[in-house]
Amino acid sequence: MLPNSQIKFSFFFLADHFDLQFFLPSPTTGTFLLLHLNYESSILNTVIPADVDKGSSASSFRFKPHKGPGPVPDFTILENQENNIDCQAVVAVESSMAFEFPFEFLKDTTTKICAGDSATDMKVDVQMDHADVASNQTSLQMELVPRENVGTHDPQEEEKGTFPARGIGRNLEDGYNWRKYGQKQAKCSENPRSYSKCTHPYCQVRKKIERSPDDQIMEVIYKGAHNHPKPQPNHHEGSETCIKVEVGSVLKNSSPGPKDVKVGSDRRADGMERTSSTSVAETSELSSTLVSNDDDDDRATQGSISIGVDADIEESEKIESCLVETSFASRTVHEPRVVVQIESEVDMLHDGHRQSKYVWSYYKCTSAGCSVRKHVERASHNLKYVITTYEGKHDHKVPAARNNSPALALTRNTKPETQIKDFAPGFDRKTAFNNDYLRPSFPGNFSNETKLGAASIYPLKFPTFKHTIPYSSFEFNRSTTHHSGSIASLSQPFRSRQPLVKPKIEQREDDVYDTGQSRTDHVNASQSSSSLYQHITDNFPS
DNA sequence: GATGTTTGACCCATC
DNA sequence: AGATGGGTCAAACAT
Ligand SMILES: [Zn+2]
Repeated sequence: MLPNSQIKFSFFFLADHFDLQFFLPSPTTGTFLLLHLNYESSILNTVIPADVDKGSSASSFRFKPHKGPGPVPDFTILENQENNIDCQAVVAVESSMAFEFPFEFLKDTTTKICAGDSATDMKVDVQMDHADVASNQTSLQMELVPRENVGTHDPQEEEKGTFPARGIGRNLEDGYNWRKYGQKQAKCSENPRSYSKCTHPYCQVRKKIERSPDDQIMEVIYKGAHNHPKPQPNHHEGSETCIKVEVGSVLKNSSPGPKDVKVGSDRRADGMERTSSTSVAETSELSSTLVSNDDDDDRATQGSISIGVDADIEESEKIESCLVETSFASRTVHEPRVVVQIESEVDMLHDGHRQSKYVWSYYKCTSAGCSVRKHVERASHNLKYVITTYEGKHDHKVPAARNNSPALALTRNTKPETQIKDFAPGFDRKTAFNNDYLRPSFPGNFSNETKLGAASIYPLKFPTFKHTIPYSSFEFNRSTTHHSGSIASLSQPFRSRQPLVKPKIEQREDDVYDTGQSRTDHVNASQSSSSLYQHITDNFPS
């Protein structure tokens, strides 16, 4: 990433029952940002491949308040004072957020952030520990601690809604104003697509919404980037009531039925309606891609949301993470499937050579009895894309450590083992680390071992790449030959099916054939896809 | 009148 | 070259 380049993204959280996890890249080895949010059983993950790897001096992390009346705090992470990864944290709460920004990311810094003045009454604790800049090891710990009266959440209210058994929801608010300019009945899908433009003058952003016949939003695709801030609400309810959502959606539907939990920019007085929304960050160059997965009888459609990088970035340095959301209303399926498409050119650029793109990998959730599988492969239609396909829905909950933690602390330090032990006693990280991913047959710099703990609720084990980063609790010493660690606290063990040292899961013939595809792509795809998978599968009927 | 939606026509890329 | 499908335009319509 070039100096002054930016990655902007946003996330939200609700006023109660959430935890937030925020992963920052190592100043020198970090290439990813990870945001993880958990609203009860809903998960929002946002993973940004930042590729901020410039390997040099200490970095600083700056949080800054959002301009304008809207409760939209955002924070900026400065890398070497130049590479500016602007993370816009959008808060989906019914009250203002007063983040005490900015602050410097300093060694052993502990910063507390208090959010909410009334309605939400929520306290946000942010602890940041910069263990050792010199050794490229950083730790950021953010805790969002709900205050006593956990807020405005009313279960009954939630019941009132029309929660979609499938799909994203009926409302899609992202804070921008849109004008519909067309509608089409796509051939490959039963669902009509509507086309909308941003109504802001000179803004070329468009979005395509695919809805099911029963009006459920099945897919949203954004194209372009807004060249303006979000319009301010015309009215204010209470203290700066505003909800905004960007990049990702959270869906909650632990019990399928007529409920509608939405996340987004609904500003109803009752403050209980949540709209699900996805939108691109405010970067100058974003694109979204629609890919089709209509192989055979599968009618799954895929949309994608790009998390782009600022235009300042050289073309060759651009990273696009295309998240593909798929709903399954029209799919005659046995298993739900989530397809995530990632486009990343970075690895190709940094490696000096292109990796084979005709390989794939299979993974399987290691939870006993869980049949969820994951498949990573290059998109046949465009080798730039890596498509991760999840099949099935986890029949188990997220790790107990995660659920039991009201304010899950996120750490990235030099003691991954300790954390693993603390948060996920059952996770055999050692096994994971010593698996075949590290086998020398990998053509690239596959000395890393990354588990998707951070990004995925159901983390998978991944081979990593030199330029992809350990983005969770890892060893971050870039000079070492490998990085290891995991965010076991977030994870359920998810391992490659084949290379297990101690396979406890019966293996199939179609297991794992990782023959050396870009590690970066794998990781990227896995991180983003995992989160999206979680979003979507949360909505699946049990 | 302003703004947004609907809907058939049109353009263009792909096969 | 023609068929097909996705995306967009723009007139008509609605609010
Ligand atoms: Zn716009």
